[in-house]
Amino acid sequence: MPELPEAEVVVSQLRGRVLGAVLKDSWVGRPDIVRQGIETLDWYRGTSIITIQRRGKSVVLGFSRNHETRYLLAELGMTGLLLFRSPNASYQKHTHLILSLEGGLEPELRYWNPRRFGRIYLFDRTGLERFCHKRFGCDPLTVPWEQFRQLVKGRRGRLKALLMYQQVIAGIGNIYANEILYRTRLHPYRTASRLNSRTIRRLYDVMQEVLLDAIRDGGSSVRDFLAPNGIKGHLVYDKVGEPCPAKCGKRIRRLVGERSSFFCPTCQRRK
DNA sequence: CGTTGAACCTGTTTGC
DNA sequence: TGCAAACAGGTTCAAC
Repeated sequence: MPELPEAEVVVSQLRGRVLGAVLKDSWVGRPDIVRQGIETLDWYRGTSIITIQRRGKSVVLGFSRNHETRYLLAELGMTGLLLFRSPNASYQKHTHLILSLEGGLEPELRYWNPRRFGRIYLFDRTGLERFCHKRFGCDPLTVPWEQFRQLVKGRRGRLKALLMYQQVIAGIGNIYANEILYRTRLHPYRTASRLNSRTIRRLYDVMQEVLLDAIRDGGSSVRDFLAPNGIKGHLVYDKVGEPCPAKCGKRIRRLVGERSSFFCPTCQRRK
């Protein structure tokens, strides 16, 4: 369920429930999921959680002891979840890491990921920064307009591929890329560098609006999501054959090739 | 170097 | 109903 808005919702819930908690114990189910590079989880025992942040689609917890901080980065992949559980809750298949906590509002945090796309990484500060620098480009919510404009201008590939290219723009996945392009009325296969500045501006504004709306809704990139107000989370994703929400008369189509692209053939022209 | 598609896994949905 | 194929929110690596 994880793109930027979902990761943001995870982070805000973790902040409210376990920020400041002390790590009492940890359990690793799959060493191939929890990458213990230079760091090992042993060090983390007895430390307290002092920072909780999002990087791209990943969630990063900072653990500290005696002014030294180390980090745990959780990639959620396609199916990864961080879940609060009570210590006597039964073991659920595909649980790869359990953190026992004390002093927060939740006694246990579990990493559950059936499809196992996604890892847990342990880093010191420089390790974290090096990793993030290599993997994550700008954040779509905070990138300055001028930087975004230049970055789009400089890419000759497909617009949708650019939106999902984490090393350039970190946080947007297939669902939100589709929504952003639909709301901007741009075909997924338009060439990024050929957009004019006015169009890029529209893309920039819509991108932030779509992501912020989704965060406000508590994350919507799940199938059959329905916001409390009864409005569907997505306009086009997974809506093949349904009429275009703009009532242009055409039906939503799907392009297969990279990932599934859902779009309206009249509202989003390829040119 | 930039871009594209297949591979990685398991669970669920779709179609015969 | 039963079974197999198709498909799924992401990232990485090889091939062009």
